[in-house]
Amino acid sequence: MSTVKINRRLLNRDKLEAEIAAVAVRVFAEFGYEGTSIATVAEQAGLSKQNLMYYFPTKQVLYQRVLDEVLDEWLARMESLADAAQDPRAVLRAYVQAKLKFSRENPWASRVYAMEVISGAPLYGGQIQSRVVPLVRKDIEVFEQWIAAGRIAPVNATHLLFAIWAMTQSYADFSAQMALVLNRKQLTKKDFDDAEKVIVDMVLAAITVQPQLPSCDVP
Amino acid sequence: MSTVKINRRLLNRDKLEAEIAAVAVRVFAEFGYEGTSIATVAEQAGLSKQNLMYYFPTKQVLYQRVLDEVLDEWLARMESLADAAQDPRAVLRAYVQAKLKFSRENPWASRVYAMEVISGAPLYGGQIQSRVVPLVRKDIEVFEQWIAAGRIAPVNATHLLFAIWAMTQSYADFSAQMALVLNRKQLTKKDFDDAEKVIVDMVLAAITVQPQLPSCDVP
DNA sequence: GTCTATAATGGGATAGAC
DNA sequence: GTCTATCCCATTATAGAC
Repeated sequence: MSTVKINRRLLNRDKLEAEIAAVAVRVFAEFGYEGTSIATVAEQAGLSKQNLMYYFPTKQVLYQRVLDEVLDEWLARMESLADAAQDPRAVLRAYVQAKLKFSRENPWASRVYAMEVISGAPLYGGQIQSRVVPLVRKDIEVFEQWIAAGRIAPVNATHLLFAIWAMTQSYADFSAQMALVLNRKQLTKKDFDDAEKVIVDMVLAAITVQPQLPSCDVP
Repeated sequence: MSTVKINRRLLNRDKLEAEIAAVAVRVFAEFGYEGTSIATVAEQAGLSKQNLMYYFPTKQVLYQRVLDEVLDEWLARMESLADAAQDPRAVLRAYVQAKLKFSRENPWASRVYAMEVISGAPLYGGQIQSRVVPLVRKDIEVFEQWIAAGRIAPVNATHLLFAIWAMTQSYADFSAQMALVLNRKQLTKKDFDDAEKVIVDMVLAAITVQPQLPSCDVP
């Protein structure tokens, strides 16, 4: 019974920590690491500052936890490109869709990660090195296998991947500017659908074997 | 002679302010607005904190000045798309090149601007609304004139522009992550050339009239 | 685990001499 | 315009009662 009690407490603690982290990711995204005060996070989460610090002893610990969860969720969705056996066009379409979905559903996660990278990844470079880079390299290898097999055009796989990331992630990171251009308060589902079409078309055109004007003019 | 003195002083003052701003843009890019202390900027610029505050009475004034200069320089390079009369392909190639050049030469400017937008542009939304959005709208109109004239394929002009921005700007903003993937300390000129090729190919493919496999197989 | 109180630091900003 | 000195506040973090 004491074990039950302990388990319950642990469960509650995990749940509470997850809730705090879920609040914190929004605050970090809006104000940056230094601009975020733990008092603000605590208030938004409905507890006292000192109570929050019982769960997360320092601000850095909270921030690292937030980044860890961001990366976990991001990596969970990015496994789709792992299989070289599938149809390249279908895989890439799904990949773009998954990344856009992530931008739409987790804009704060994307923004916190973006700010960390823009700052030079001072606190998270190690994790990027050990968790992100290997996955990227694997994706690049898949591209290169496709190229070697003549299934897609010989593009620069690394930069194509960079391009896909940039295009999809920008719908989370730069949505404030996009909304101003589109004259809305925030982006709509239709905006994401429009984006998907443009991005998928560009990516598929990039891997299509004859991208240059073919000499079709048979006399 | 007193006028000469005054003019000299004004010149020196302008020059000194510009130097301070040039230092500040790097610090803001690295640490964000809140993470930047004016003492750090002053130290890097080689003067005392109090002396810096003689030229920039508050931190916000310094930040706004930095953003103003960033935007000035950015807008100065983005006029290239303004002329609908020119060849679309040449214009877009030049546009991508100009944006990549900016990312390579002014990475800190790009990063400061990016962080401001990611945070929701709390301090600069007004300027973006009044200075950036009109220019963007004009560029989109140029696209749409081209489409109406049948000179390029009927793409979604707004999202194509978003895509170009995202792809080119990411080489400044996310260079830390890219460098990790590419296993270098920092991006090289060749990396930017490779990027240019991939991006230009994608953009040109997107505006090419028959992006889908043409039925060339004349029997 | 949650509370009150408080230490300790850092940093923005001001005053005034020179 | 530049310097020394200082104020003031926000914020992180800790100590200890309950």
